[in-house]
Amino acid sequence: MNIDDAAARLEALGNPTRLKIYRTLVRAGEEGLPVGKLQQRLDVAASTLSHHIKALVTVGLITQTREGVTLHCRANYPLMRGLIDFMVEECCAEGTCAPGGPVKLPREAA
Amino acid sequence: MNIDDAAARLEALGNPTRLKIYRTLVRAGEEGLPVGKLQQRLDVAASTLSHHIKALVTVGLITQTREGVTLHCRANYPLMRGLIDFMVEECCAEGTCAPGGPVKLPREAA
DNA sequence: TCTATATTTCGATTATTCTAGAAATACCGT
DNA sequence: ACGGTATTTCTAGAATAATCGAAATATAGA
Repeated sequence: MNIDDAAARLEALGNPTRLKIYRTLVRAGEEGLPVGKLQQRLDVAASTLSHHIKALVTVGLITQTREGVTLHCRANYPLMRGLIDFMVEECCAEGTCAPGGPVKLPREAA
Repeated sequence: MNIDDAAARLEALGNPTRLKIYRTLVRAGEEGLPVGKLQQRLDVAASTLSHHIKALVTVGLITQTREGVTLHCRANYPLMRGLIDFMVEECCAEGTCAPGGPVKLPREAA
């Protein structure tokens, strides 16, 4: 993943509503959720939701498949993994930030 | 880390210039870089750079310490680690996205 | 105190993003 | 073809963000 793609994906996740959409889909598991269910859970106008979903689809973080009259949305785990790999490899000191890894603090904590 | 803090930090990293600033600081290692060096490397107006650095400092991703006339900037690794942990824990399926972990693709890759 | 260097703040401009109502489209069942 | 549900596109307003030059501030040294 190049730095501009990474930035675009981070930006997509960097909006509270979109991050909640993504997290809700992850929690829904493998089969995902239709747009309508997302709307119920997140309490946002349909047009606004559609707008944010489109942003996530555009950068590849979620995928959609039409199933009859509903549109199922699913988190794209491999892409998220690629993004996390980018952050670990490009934005961390030698293994210092890898989750589950050692917690050698280079400086004081946040 | 709560979801709004995570979103704010992802948004901060979701701008190409800011992501480059952060990555440049990571690559500079433990001692970081003064603002002026960052400006040389990133080729951006001083006022624009200052603006972006401030955004990163505000969300805690970088720290600054004045050393005489220069201002040293350093990546805050523990905070980045916290952000990555958030993404793995809240935005990934059961261990599927942990870097270095197994690559069980839940669906087709990106 | 004066000068030089480093960096930020101010101010203004332009561009982008967020929001949501209304209208349009897509699909299915009858 | 019609009617109903699901979702998107259109449109527009308000809010936020990005950019950068000019002026201001901070620090050190002579």
